[in-house]
Amino acid sequence: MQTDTICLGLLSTGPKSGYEIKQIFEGPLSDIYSLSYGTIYPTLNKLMDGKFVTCKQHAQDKKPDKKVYTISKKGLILLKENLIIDATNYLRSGNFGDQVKSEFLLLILFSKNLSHEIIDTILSQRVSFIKQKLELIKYEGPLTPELDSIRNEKASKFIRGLAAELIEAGLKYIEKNKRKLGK
Amino acid sequence: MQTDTICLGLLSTGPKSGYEIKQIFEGPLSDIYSLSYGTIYPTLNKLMDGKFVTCKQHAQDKKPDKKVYTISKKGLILLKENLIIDATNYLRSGNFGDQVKSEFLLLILFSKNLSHEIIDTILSQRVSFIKQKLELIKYEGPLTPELDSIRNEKASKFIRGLAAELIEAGLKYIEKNKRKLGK
DNA sequence: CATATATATATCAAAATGATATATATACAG
DNA sequence: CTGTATATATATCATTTTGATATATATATG
Repeated sequence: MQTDTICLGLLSTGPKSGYEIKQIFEGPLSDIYSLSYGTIYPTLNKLMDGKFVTCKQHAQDKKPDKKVYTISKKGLILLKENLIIDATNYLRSGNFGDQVKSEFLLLILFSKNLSHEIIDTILSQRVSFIKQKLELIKYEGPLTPELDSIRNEKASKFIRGLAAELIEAGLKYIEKNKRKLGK
Repeated sequence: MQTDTICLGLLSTGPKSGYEIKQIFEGPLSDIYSLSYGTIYPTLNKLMDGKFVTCKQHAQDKKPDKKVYTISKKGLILLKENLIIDATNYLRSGNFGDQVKSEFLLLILFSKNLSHEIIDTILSQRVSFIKQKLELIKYEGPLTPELDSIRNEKASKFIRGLAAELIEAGLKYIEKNKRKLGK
């Protein structure tokens, strides 16, 4: 999916700054996608050039202006067009595999070349990290308005529920099978 | 983790060609990592320059020579050094999150902008894709020797088991909750 | 007999990352 | 009270990676 479409998709749930978009990828979306500043800012500028978004600069005393982007009518049309194209290609491709890059699993895969102490440490830190992550996902308390607009979407709830199930399944598996990795 | 380390790690389970390394990312490792030809071939050449691998060219009548790379003693030393550095950085970073890019979940996230027919198709195709994937993972029959050397590693079995659990959990969740995505 | 897929390496424009720069406010430990 | 770390906020850019394409042939399939 093009970066344009992704940014428009996120803006379709409410106006956001580039920084806030990045925050969404670090927070609620961290399990399913990510984009770096180097991609987000140029994309927002490109969307401005094409008038797919409008921008309000909020002057902030002695801090850089906060540029809040709002999706335009033209942008909403482009978003829907792009999503239909993407969905059609996706369905045609027959490839529903996600692109995953797991540093953790690579280290485990090559663990023959690592000491048992290091492997044990990696596994136990992984377990505590996952537990933290689960708590974060299940957190229902107050958030910033921008993050909240994403969190309360029906689709967003579906995805968060899925992520929680997957993380829980992974946790159980590691706790049950970690002994198998030792000598 | 550097591409060098990943290629060396894979070669540490037995000699392989660039094409075979790619096959591993398309097959047994498709759930946890991927590298493109544009990365694999230059990396193997770089490893050759540094004498971290040796190469035997198998002349094949009217096909391009098959270049089979074998990890050298120097390469094995580098691999272990790099893995310890990676593991240490990984443990220090405290970030055990995997980098995931899911076209499927993005489409679901933005599904408000798609028709119910398309969403239904995406969901049902996803389910059949996942079922296929599960069968493939659980397949224990004969393979090419190169893929087999990866499959029979203790760590590899651990990872395959984990992948199977995750895929199964995802399948159950979608089948149970797909109605929630409708209007 | 045409077409698609598999084997096999290589290259490259376009895209993305990861790091760094800039500037300031706030919190927190020593 | 002062240094250090973290958070807010945008921007840029060298390096890396992708995804596509080129090349060449064998085999399977309709």
